[in-house]
Amino acid sequence: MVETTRLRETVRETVRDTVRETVRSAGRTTGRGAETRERILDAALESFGTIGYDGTSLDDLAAGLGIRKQTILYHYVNKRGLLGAVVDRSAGELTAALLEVLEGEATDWQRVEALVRTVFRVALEQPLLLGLLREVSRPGSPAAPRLRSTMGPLLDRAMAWMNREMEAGRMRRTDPQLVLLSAYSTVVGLATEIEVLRAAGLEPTARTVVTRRRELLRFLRTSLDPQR
Amino acid sequence: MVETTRLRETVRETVRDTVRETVRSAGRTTGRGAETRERILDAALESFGTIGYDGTSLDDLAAGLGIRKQTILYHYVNKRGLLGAVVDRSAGELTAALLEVLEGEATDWQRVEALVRTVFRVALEQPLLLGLLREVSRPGSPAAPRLRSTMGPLLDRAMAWMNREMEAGRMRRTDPQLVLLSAYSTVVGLATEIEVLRAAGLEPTARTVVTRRRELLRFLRTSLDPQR
DNA sequence: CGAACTTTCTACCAGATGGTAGAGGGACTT
DNA sequence: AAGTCCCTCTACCATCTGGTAGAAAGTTCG
Repeated sequence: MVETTRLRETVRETVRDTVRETVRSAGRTTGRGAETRERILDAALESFGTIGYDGTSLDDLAAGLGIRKQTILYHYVNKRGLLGAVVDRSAGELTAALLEVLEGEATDWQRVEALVRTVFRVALEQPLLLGLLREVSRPGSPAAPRLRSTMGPLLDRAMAWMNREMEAGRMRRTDPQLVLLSAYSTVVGLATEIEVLRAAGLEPTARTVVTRRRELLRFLRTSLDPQR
Repeated sequence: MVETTRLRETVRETVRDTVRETVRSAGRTTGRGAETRERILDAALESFGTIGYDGTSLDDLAAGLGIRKQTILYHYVNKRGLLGAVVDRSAGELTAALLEVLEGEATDWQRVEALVRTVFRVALEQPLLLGLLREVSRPGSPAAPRLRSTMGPLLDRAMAWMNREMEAGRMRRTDPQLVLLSAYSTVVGLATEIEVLRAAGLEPTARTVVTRRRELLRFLRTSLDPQR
């Protein structure tokens, strides 16, 4: 009840933004502004992923880039559009990496393991991505529907595959949605772990990450292995 | 580099707030305002834990309570002070529950298990607490130092206990800090899991939570059991 | 060159935000 | 009754926020 006004506003804006275009210069990838657009996305990813969407001001963002806020608003219709673009790019990279695995020839458990390794690799190479994921996965986040629409098809595909495997008896019969959710939350937990470590002045060692990955794989194995 | 101004500001305010008193009417727990203070804390916990600190406006918060913003600012010096009070109360409850276990007669593995069960119980009874934890554990959160100062002694104590156990050979020699951190991030991951489930319209079943707890316990056992 | 287009900028604004100053009312004490 | 303290309110403000309007400076192309 507390944030009635705010919520109403959020819904209204969501609808409006869906109609409009997120990127003003949609489709164009060349031109002088292309580099600027990328630089803005980089800075926005970092800021959204650390101090959060609400905590990020366009003025500060622009100042850090040595440009004016209006330049940002020229390339991305508004703040929500900017968030959408950041999410799209990040989720796109992750989706591409996962699709590659899904289309590879690995089967059964190998494929699950390959998927997990891919996620962890991406997460380690681009730690900012985890911060963004954490921010965006907050309930009521302005970008939640966006993330779902980008990653949704991939998740559907993964669930369909799991269902087929179960059907064929190569995977223990269980609720795919819950398994995916647990795996997901483990990764988000890993994100906070890395951030807390960094806040404590420690750079996350390979050891902690490998340990967590092993734990996740063990969890998935006991959830999915038909032998157990 | 993006949020230079903001960060400088944050540090300055932190120092100032430490000097001042968080709760204006410190020490007094009775009186007509006591109930108001609690209601404010309840609403603030919910708001901070869901839409976040930056996303919460004092006006909205007050409106939801049917009072004026200035009443909030009378009881808690400023917004940061309010967050501090919320964190203190929540962390205090958790600390009390854990201390009870630490002072109980459970030993060795039993004690670890009791601690984990306590955390999960508190988390389930007060789901909002997890949301707050998630918000506050963000790097650069205004309340991060606060949380550390409240929970710190408890963690020190837990680590000291673990070190003693290792010394005595009842616990496998490992880095207590990393183990605690992993356990912590698993709980935060659980928080997001619950929130995502709720966002999807599902109330978290006992099953998913129990599964996660079992996973965490297994992880701790393999990390700590001297037999393996 | 000059027209059209892209990009970045200055100027500005309406609304929201956290916060201050101080009045007023109720309850309790003397 | 008067004074004191606790609590909540009205009034107000400086600042910041996301966003608009439109000028200016390239850049491309005929």
